[in-house]
Amino acid sequence: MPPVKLVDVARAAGVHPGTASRALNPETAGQVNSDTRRRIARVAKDLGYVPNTLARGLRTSRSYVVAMVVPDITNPLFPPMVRAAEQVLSDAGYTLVLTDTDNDDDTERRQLERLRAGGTDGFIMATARWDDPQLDALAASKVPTVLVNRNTGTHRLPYIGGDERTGMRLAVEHLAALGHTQVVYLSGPHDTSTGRERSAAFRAAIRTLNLAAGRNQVRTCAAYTEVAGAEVARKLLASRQEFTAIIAGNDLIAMGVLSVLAEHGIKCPTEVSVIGFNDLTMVNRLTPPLTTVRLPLERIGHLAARTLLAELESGPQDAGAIQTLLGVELMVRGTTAPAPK
Amino acid sequence: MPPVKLVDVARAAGVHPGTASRALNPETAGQVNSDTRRRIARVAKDLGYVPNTLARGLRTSRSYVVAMVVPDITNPLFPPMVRAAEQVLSDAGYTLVLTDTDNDDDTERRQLERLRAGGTDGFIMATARWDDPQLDALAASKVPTVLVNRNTGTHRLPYIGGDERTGMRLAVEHLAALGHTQVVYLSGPHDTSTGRERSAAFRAAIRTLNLAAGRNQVRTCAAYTEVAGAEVARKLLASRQEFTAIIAGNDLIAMGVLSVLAEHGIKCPTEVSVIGFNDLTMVNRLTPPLTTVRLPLERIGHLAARTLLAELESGPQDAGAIQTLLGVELMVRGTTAPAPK
DNA sequence: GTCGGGAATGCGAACGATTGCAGAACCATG
DNA sequence: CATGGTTCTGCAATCGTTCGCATTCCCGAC
Repeated sequence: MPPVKLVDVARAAGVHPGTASRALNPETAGQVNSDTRRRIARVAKDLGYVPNTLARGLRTSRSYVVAMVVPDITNPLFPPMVRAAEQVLSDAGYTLVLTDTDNDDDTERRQLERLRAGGTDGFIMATARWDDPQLDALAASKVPTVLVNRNTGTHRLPYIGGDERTGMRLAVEHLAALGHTQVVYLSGPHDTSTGRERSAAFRAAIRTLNLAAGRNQVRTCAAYTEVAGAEVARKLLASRQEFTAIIAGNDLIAMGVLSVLAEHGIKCPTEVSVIGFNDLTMVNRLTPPLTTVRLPLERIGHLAARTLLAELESGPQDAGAIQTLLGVELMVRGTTAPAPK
Repeated sequence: MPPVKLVDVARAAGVHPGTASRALNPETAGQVNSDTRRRIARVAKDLGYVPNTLARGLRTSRSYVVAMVVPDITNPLFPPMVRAAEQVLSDAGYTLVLTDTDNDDDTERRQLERLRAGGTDGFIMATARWDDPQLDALAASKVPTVLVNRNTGTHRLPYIGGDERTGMRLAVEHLAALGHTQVVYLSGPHDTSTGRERSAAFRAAIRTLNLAAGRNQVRTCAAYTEVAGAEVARKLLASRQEFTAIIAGNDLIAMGVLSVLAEHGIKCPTEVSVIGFNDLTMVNRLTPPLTTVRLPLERIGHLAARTLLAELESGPQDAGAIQTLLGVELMVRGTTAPAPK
């Protein structure tokens, strides 16, 4: 049984397809007599009519498809954002296609190409590098695009993220209040905005609070992963630099740190305090549970989708790209304690 | 600058659009003289022609879109499968759209409707209920569909999953070998295949191994969640039933169990052993790390995508739906120990 | 020289919806 | 009753490709 199309509805309702189209489209429903409109609506429902998106898209050159590009969906950071975005978009009649670039630039390029050719209406990008030609191209092509989680250096596209700066300040203040003066920051890579901004915020915070601010106060990890974190943690220990607390660029790095500390028989939190970033699911179940800065992932996903929708429906918003920073929260748990004497 | 279309290519190459279409389509390229074909290909490339997927889809009623439907992408069980499937599909030129049903039947129905109307070529469903009218409808509609993770009672569609039965046997044997005789199974809900099959496998296993097999040996949780697990665990403790080991329907239920045990001051694993199912990321980082049955999630995702592709390219495979069970592995970690005397 | 038979290409109708434009129907007013 | 103005609906073109069918062309065989 072939699917019922607009013509069928029109015939059944005794009107012209054009009229049926107008009646069923909220945008143009005003143009048709409310009686006929109701009749058409009834018939459409009875027949179980669902408009063919392809045909509509062909005519209107809109696909009602939004793509979300993430570096690795396996990273627990992303599912909540994806989920939230999907809900908003789907409520608005859009379909979300997900692509996982596997952290690979070439893959990303290919994917983007294909998606753009397919008439994707808009993009939510979670893969931004600080300096990202792909994104410049996207921005230039006028396809509505929203950045989440990571920003670009140029700030040329709307961005939704957590308030990194405040998060870092809260973390450092918490440690300072516990009496720590030697705090080391294990930063994420500097080709991401989070890497750069958290580092800058850290430096600002330790200066403000008059904590030790040596040259080695910030150390950079090669990636936002557990092994990269562990590696730098080992170097840190080997360097014999003095410290009583570590802030990690994200929770994965923090986990690397924790395992290296355990390896060396160093007690957390009594000897060394550790703070992470992101509040991944489950880090509250570690022993001890990780103190970390929680980012409002669902809200970011929601807002990103909303922002994109706004642009899709009514063209570029305001002047210039909007940078939205959502409030973060320090989750004080078991990995922070007063500084040892 | 409007995108270049087939007509433009055709004009530039001095041929009819139809010819250009044939030349560019590998399927039909044989029908056109190899000289002209090369010329057309050149022109197309020079002009940067990319076919309009919508128009093509409208005509051929193929969208090169595959939808993956999951109950909750936030559940760490799914990202690895999604990721694996996405890779395979994308390599084959397909696009993966992800929809999260939020465990809601109505949402799922609506989503499916929309996707089908949009001409989705195939489905990978991870939301199957044991008795699932949606899926019967899908099966009846002849849209290629593959089930993962959960099966339906009718086995009418291809299914890729872990070998539940063996996994359960391994778990029970492990406990038996440690001297446990009173093992309780906290099952997931019985409207899912995993719920039913793991329960059945559990019963079979304890009978085979001559363990205690009372009426209350299996208790059913309302959902595959931590709170549902905790709830039943509390009831179990209140019942004063004797047991020295618990197998949980999945890792989340196991975590609920663990926290209730801790609440009651019962030591795991010395007093009670616990085994989970799925081996979610991070459960190896709990204290103690969870002994659990690992499902080959990536392989499931891969194979599901491959199976679907095969059906998409060459119609229904073999006779009847293929049920594929992939090998599982018992990850022995810290939550199991010899039975207390 | 005609004819049969491929091979290669052109032609034009789909696919299913949207939409500018025109015409019909209707009402009220002068 | 004619006129002007709304309001509603019908008509047909259009979006960019694909594909069945018809046509043309060319070669070799009788």
